[in-house]
Amino acid sequence: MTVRTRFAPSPTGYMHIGGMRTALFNWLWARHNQGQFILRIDDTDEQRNMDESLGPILAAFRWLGLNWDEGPEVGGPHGPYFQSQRRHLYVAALARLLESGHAYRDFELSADTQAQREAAEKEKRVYVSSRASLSLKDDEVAKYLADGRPCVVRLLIPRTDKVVINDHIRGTVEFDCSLMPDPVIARSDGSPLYNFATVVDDAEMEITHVIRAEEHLSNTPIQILLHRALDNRTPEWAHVPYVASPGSKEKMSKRKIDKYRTNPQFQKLFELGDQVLSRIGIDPKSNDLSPVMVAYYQQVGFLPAGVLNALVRLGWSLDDQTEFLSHGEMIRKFTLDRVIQSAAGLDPDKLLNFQSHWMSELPANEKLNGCLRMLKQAGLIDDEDDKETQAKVSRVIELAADRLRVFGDIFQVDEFFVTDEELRIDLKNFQKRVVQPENAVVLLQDLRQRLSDTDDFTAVPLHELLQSFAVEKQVKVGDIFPALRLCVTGKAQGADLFRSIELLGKVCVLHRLDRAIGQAESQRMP
RNA sequence: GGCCCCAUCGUCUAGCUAGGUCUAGGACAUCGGGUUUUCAUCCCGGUAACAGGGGUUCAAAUCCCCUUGGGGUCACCA
Repeated sequence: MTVRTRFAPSPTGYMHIGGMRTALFNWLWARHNQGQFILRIDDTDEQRNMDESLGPILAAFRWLGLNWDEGPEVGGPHGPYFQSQRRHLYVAALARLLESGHAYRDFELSADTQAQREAAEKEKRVYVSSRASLSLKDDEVAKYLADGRPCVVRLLIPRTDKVVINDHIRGTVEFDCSLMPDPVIARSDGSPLYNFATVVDDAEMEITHVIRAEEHLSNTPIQILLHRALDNRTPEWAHVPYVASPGSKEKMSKRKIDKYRTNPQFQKLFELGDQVLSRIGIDPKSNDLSPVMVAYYQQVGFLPAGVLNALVRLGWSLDDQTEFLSHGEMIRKFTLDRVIQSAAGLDPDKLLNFQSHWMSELPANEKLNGCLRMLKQAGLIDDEDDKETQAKVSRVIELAADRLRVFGDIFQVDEFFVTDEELRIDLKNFQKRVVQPENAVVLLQDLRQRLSDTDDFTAVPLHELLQSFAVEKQVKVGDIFPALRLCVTGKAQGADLFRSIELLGKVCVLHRLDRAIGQAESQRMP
């Protein structure tokens, strides 16, 4: 039997990073077994704007390269793939359940049900349904129905049973039916509830493995009972732990972003994100985009390979040493029995480390494209198709080397893209290395002249020139190099100084030196 | 509160199914040293964990029980 897995998101307008990992496990299991991965949209409560709410979810799947064999936009033999359009299936299944006596119409007022529940709680007893409606005679039911009395449909729980779940990840888990109230499976308007619709769809779509977050574990006995009542072949189960926020065991949540901002383990990620997002015109404090969402990583310029690698290693491992896995390796090696049982916190440090690795593996042209897009968004280049621009960006990327972990890191070397006037100087270090030292300005003036006289403005000769200049002036290179760097790049540290100077070009370097010297002089004035 | 799940370095994890080879391995982070004009990279090295208590056993991180702690879930939400 071919393996069929599914991911059934509710269209909420964003893709949760934890949900993405659950989806990844589903996808991986299907691909590993040459099976199918299905996307089904759980929109049982009516949706406002489907494009807006579903778009980001599909975009996240596309970005990470998780293709679906059946679902929205691609269709398939078990469509439609929107639960809101599958009403007829639920209606039919509901009729069967009513017919077979596995479910019953409950006319009890919800206020009464509620009161019983509260009373039970007060007396510390387990609440189970009163089942008062079960003693109604057929003609009474018919009359109530004719009168239009509202009722819900409940599944009749076999109270003497136990449900045993054989979970791929949890092992054997038992639930005692005598403790379970009869769950509502259809509202008074006839619409299905989650547990019911899911069961009908999983069966109709021939899902073989239900791989989902562990918070659904307590729904599972109800779903198993429903499958039995419907005479379905019950799928296999695998409840994966949820993704916790860094350094905690709490489920990561969109509503807790402000709390995460103060979390030291999250710090580095937020710093990187804030810096990049503000650069491309997104307000990082608005929380419309946050590390809880997949889109955040895309915007900041993370690589799909890095995000995927981080997600797959969260709660799953191949052995005692494999860390890096490509798409293909993941598919080949992934198995459910190696998924861990406990919740795992997302580790921003490790995520960044995976980024570095996959960025270093990335072909030059893809690096270029990623950076071009970033620079374009920030307005630092005009035309990303321009050959000259591309050549320049390529050289900057080469120069930045492994400093580039995500595409957004290209802004760390913005000195190559801003105008001389826009160049922002690290004032604290400028004070320390240029303004305060007695002879710095004089030296720089002298150096400026030498540079001006040089025709060969390439790295090696420039290095030699600077070296001999230091010897001649009897100063340490440690005094002159940083000062020069500050003047022409605005930064205290960065890529190779001489190659940077070469790339900036003579005109720019001289101009920036002039400006900096002037600035230093004016600051030295008493 | 009921039910259910979980528990190894700061973090992600290996080891647990079939107890000994575990003075508990790897990775990230961190600290120290080396390379480098700076930063980053790279190389070398260090610190660092079986939640606690009882059993079972010649032997327990591994099996059993209890405690503690953490988490999930208890809707006419998904």
